[in-house]
Amino acid sequence: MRYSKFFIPTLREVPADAEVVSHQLMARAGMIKKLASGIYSYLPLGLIVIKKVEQIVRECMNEAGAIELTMPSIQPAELWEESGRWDFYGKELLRIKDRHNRDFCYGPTHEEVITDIVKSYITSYKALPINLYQIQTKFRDEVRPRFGLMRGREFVMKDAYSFDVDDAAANISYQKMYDAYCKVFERCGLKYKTVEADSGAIGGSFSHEFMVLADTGEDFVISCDSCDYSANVEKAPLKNDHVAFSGEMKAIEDVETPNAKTVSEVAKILNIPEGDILKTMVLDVDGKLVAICVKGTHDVNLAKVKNYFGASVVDLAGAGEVFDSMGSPAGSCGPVGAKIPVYGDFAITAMGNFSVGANVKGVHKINVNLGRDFEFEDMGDFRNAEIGDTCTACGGKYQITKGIEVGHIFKLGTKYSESMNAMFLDNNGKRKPFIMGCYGIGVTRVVASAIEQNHDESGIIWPVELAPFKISVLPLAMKDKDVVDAAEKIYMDLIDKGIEVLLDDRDERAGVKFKDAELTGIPLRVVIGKKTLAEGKIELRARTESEATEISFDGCIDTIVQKLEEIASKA
RNA sequence: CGGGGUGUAGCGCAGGUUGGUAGCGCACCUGUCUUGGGAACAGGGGGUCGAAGGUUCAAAUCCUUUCACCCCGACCA
Repeated sequence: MRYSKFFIPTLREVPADAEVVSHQLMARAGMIKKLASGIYSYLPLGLIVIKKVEQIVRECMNEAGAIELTMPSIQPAELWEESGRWDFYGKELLRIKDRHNRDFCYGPTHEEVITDIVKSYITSYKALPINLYQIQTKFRDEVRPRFGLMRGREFVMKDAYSFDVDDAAANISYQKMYDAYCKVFERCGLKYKTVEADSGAIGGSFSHEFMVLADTGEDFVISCDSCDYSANVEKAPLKNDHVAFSGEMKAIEDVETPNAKTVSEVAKILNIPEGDILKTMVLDVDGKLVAICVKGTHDVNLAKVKNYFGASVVDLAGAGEVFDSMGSPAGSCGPVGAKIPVYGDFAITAMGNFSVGANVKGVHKINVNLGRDFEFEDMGDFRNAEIGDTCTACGGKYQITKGIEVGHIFKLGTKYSESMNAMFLDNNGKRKPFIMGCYGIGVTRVVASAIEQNHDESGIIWPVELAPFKISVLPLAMKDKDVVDAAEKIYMDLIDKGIEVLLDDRDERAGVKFKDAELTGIPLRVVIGKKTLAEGKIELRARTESEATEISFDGCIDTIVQKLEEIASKA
């Protein structure tokens, strides 16, 4: 490609609304332009990179036996009503009406559509297993879109869906996707981790997330310092290894805590550590109110609560419900004398003479003790794991790192096939629901996270597989015929070799060409200058290197190609 | 949805309190000169000051309404 015939509108300054590096650099490198909050145009350079990722994904999917198709982005409400998600999915689902006032939505995911397709055509076990996928634009009306392509509302996603005859077969399909995903992210040159995850709103029995490790990530990844266990913080289990409190129990007392609403406020008023306070949360578990207690410094994990009760929806109770059930506002709730079932986190076992809300506004009880003053209905693992917690697998210590979720695979089971009546006949002629799995990769998010992981002060440093161009050829004197001729020759020769090259044929000063080549992150730079060329030499410099090496112009193509291979193999 | 902030040239910003002909840097156009790290000089083009309404002789500036965008939080009691 000739720069002068292409469109790469680079920006010298950082756009005011770009917060994270990937967003800033994509905007500055002329890859994307924002149209509305969370909605971006993909400019030519950005599109090339997106297509690179798509192609890698496509190759890995096909290799794993998945078959590509494309489903509509607009979906009728009826399908979503059938699966029960029209009411359940919430505001993230962008709902629209057509001219006949019929309800539609812009698809945030395609379980319904694919299930509808498969149930229409596949009626026999003989046609299974099958795995269908698409690469397509999705829309999720995020509460707070941010960070450019990292959390956009419109984004490109690869979604695959597998259908199997039974559980064992479904596990094989799942494993194939797991392996394929590893290949995808390795080829993209990303440092990533797979973690056990909670299946969340999509549902299903188990799932894994693929996390790109980066400080700007919005997810917390728990990993063990001595074994290879890792999980999303929502999932990571905790041991009940607490030694019961055995100190002297002091006399229980009521104390005034006016206006205190949070643990830290109570701690300040009572002049005690937050760890000596019991936090009581009133939750709505499938319509029933339940109180969950955790140590003041811990956080309740709703996913764990949900799993403990086998519930489908767990939410915080509203202020009114809290008052009606506990007799006080949320900030003064406690387990002593509570009229709803109270459950406690394991870690409370070790606490003694702690403080709890008195279920009277502005009053707390101090020197409360489990067993003497109240009992839990049951105790369990109800909190988020924290740094230093004990790994249940090996006894090592948990650590926390931040990650960007770029892939998520779910074993769905029969959630959709049952609700949508998607059945096949097995080898005994019996009707059975398909065992499903679904598998997503955020293509545009992969691009953003690749930049988060690979950049410096000057700009992007593309992993070779994702680079929009592998080599930039910079003739530094466009009015010098020798320089231009030499550059042209190198350019044409590299194209003949099938290499993606960008020839910067603009009549710009050297500095401008250098800056743009660095900003756009092209892995290898070939510089043709007047003086060096007069000595029969040109310069070569990898994007990751700080020094250029001079090579002889004669026979330079082989040297350049060799250098490129060297860079590619290092990744 | 709650709190905070910002909308002025393609981009980054000043001006606003004290109403009086809309400015700076970058980018863009013309010319000279330059050519290995975002050159210099000279000249030039480009704005319904987010939108609507109001106050006033006069509004980017004051008042009201509204829209958009950004940040923090959005369930942790």
